[in-house]
Order: sequence, then C-alpha cells, then structure tokens
Amino acid sequence: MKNNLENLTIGTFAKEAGVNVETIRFYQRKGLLPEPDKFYGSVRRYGETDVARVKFVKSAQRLGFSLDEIAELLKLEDGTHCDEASKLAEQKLKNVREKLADLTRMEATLTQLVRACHATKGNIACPLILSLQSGRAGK
Amino acid sequence: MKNNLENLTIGTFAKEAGVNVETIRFYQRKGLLPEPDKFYGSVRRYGETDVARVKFVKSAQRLGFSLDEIAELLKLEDGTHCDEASKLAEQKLKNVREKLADLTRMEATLTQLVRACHATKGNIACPLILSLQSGRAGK
DNA sequence: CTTACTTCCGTAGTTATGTACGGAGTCAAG
DNA sequence: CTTGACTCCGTACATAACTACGGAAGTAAG
Repeated sequence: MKNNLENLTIGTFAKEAGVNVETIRFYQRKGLLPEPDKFYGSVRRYGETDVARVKFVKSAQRLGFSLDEIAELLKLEDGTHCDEASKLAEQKLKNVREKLADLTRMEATLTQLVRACHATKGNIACPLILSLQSGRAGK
Repeated sequence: MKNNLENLTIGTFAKEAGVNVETIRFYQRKGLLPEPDKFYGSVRRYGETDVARVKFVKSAQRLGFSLDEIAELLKLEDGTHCDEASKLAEQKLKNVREKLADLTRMEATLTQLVRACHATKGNIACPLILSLQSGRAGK
C-alpha cells in the first residue's frame, strides 16, 4: 500500500504532490521548500516529507492563507525558536478561529438554503450575505 | 446608532465597505456588484445592501473563495432559479465542509503546539504538516 | 555510444485581483 | 459662477502565484 516515496526525482515528486514541476521550483525559490543537495551525480532527490510539505501548502492555500503566511506557519514546523513560534501560532490560531466562525455561519446558511429550496419550490429570500455579517459587524 | 446608509456616493460607499473606490468599479466590471442608474443628475448612488454585498465578498475571500466562486454564491442570493441554485449550494456546502474539517484540524494542531510550547520550553516536534494530511489522504 | 527523456536554471509570459493615473464632467460652498 | 473636491471612464501599472520556454547537461534503455 505504501509505495516507495524516497529518492524521487523532481518529476515524480511533483506528480506525487499533485503539482507541476515548475511549481516545485517556484516554491524552492520562495523558500517554502528546501532544495536538497545533489546526491550521487547531479539531479536532486526528494522524499515523502517533501510531498507532505507541498500538500500542506496546497491545503493551507485552500483555506485562504497566502504563501507568505504559509511560510510563517512552516517556520513553526522545525520546533526551534519556541518562543516566537508560540506567539505566531497563537496569532494564527486567532485567525483560524475567525475563519472557522465565518465558515460555520456560511455552512448554516447554505444548509438552510438547500432545505428551503427542496421544501418550498420557488421564492425563498436567501440571506446568504447576512450570514457573514453577524459576528463581525464593525469590521 | 444606525447612520443613514442610503444615497451614498461611490467615495463614502467605498469607505463604508472598507475598500478602495477602484475596487468598487472593478467589482462592477466583473459583475459582482450592480451598477446603479444615475438618478437625479449624473453620479451614481449606493445603499446599505451594496455595502453588505462588498463586505460579503471580502469575507468570502478570506475563506479562500475566488471572485468567480463568490459570483456563483451571489447568484444564489436573489432566490430565483431555485433548482440550479440548490445544486450549486449543495456543491458549495460540500466545499465549505471540507474547509471546515481542514481548519478544525489546523486549529487542534496549533492549540496543541501553543500548549506544548508553553509547557516544555524547547524541542517539541511540531506535526503541523501532518494535521492537514489526515482526512484527505489520496487527494 | 547513441538516442530519447529528464533535469537544471534563468528568464519571460499569464491569470487573478486589484491600484494608479489623467482628463473631462459634476456637485456644493462661498 | 468660480473653485476645489469628487465622479466617471478608459487605460496602464502592480503584485501574487504560477506556467512556459529554451538550451545545456545529466540519465537510462538499447
């Protein structure tokens, strides 16, 4: 089940991570991904942790984090600089919780909308926009 | 408490919505925002529902929706085309729930990270990346 | 060793989402 | 009715996040 995910060349690595080779190289330039040494010979090899890292980046992007923010999150990963990592994590946590609240409201409204649609065919006024207003009025 | 949010010119509208005037005009071109008739005289006037709409767009963007996706969500708003709206809503709902699951995992991990940091100063291995892997393995 | 496919790397192009600019028209105060 | 601020509109510029290109060098199969 667990195929060998070590010593991948960049092509198979990219395929495994579900992105384009150029994207890998782009992330390396941005510092989101380490550029491994060229082992034996002259092409770089990648492993399972690299794949996980790229997938993490993509997931975090879907959640509305920018690459710069994701870079910050990734700095937490190495476990060093515990103090500043902790501060950053708390701040990101606040951010994540706001997103959670917004999404929850949106989920409730969409659910209600679907139900209303199924029940009373036609003209329900759908207060989708209102759903994201409550809870962040002054912002 | 409720100041008069009708007959706003584009400048006050933009300020009220927390965006730049050019952004308003950009959204109009994209069809995200209606371009009201020029009433008496020659400049357009905006109201509270316009403000709400822009704020909705901004909130949805923070949640990782693109303007195109938001345009789709906004089409649900008018209550017409109930059948297709319902389909779209269900699909978006699925999407929203995936985001929710991801965010929840991320929240748990960040919380744990902060706690671990506060407790044992130094070297906790932070499985942040792992947090977004479980639950979406094959994707 | 040759041939076909990758990798490497720098540079250039693309798409989404705005922002800025400039000149002409409009509005409101004095 | 002039003056200063704002609106209108088209076009150009900016930024983030890729994506494509091209030529040299590495690599794997026959």
